[in-house]
Amino acid sequence: MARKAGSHAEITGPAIRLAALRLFARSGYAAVSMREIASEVGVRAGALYLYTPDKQTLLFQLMREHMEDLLASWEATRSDGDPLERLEAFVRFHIDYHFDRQDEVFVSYMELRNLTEENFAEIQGLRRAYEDELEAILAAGHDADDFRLPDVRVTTLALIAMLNGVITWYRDGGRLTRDRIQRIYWNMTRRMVKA
Amino acid sequence: MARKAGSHAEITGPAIRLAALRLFARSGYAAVSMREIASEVGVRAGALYLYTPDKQTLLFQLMREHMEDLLASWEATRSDGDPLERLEAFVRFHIDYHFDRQDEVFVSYMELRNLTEENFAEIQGLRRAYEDELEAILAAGHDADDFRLPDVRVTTLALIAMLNGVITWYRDGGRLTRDRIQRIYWNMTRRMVKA
DNA sequence: GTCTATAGATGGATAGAC
DNA sequence: GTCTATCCATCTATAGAC
Repeated sequence: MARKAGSHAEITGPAIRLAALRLFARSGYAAVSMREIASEVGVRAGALYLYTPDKQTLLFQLMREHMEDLLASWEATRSDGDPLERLEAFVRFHIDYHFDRQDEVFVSYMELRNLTEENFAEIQGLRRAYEDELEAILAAGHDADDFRLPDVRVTTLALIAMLNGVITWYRDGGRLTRDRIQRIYWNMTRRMVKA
Repeated sequence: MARKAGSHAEITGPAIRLAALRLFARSGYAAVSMREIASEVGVRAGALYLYTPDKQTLLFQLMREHMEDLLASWEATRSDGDPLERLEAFVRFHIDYHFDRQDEVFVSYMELRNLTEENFAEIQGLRRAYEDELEAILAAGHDADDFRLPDVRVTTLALIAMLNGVITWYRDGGRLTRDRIQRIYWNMTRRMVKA
């Protein structure tokens, strides 16, 4: 991995973010050293500080980019329709997106407690905004009597938790295809909410 | 918190485990130092090593005791009956137990990656045994046509994830009583599985 | 843009006094 | 059983050479 001295800003920056993401996902933020990240990239630890002011900011920016991407992707995907259709779109989107960003999702959930108070507040706000997208769908279906929900907020949190669980066991090339998994989760979700 | 020198084995041992549990739950295993744990207990770091050979073993024993307690408690609770009754008992037990052991549950889930390979295998085995209890209920209901499940294994994992989610938001004295939360989750579970 | 070198802090764990 | 003292490894971050 060693690299000769010289200018590589265009590749080193992204390489650092990718290496940090993978290592944080595997071992956890607190257990990963700047030296480890640098070694994975093929530079020395000091060089990392050309791209991030400190380790905390590196973590925070990874999490913020993930949450902003997630929100923007959903906003580009969602469409009008009846609540059941909108809910199906959300379930399929959520699973699909999470399959492709397992490290991002894992880090953004597990490392919340390693953020400074200020950074935590910002990430939590983005997380809440995403939950609110699901909650709005459930509330619309509840009001229209398409859904029968014991409690809209609790159902929101229960669904998010259930869907997030996929990434703890899904592996490419496993017993079930992605499409099959999406169908299974949509089946369970529909039965859970339908009037 | 300072304490005079002398014999306090009966209280220091449990105090160390409690302090470690709380600190690991709040900040994560890797981010907590032995000095912090000792300070919380009111002793110096060196004294901890009278009670644990090292930090890793301290974590491992906390997790193993939790998983063994969880399994033993469920085995003492479960009873015969039709699958729907057994499933309701499981859902209520799981939520109740997790309300009372939030730190234990949190640590046992979040710190898996900080276990040595050998310790991880043991904890994972206990975790799997607990999941199998739920899976057996679902399989029985599926075979008896009481339940209609798209996939027994996936439903098991989805239910566990959904139920575990409770501890990420539940706080004593919040909007909902424990009993109300149990009813809500049982309502969602029943609708999700019933034929 | 990256390196070498290092400051300065903190970590896990042990030795020996009391 | 606990403390003081300490070893030695490792950490984040910076300074200055190339």
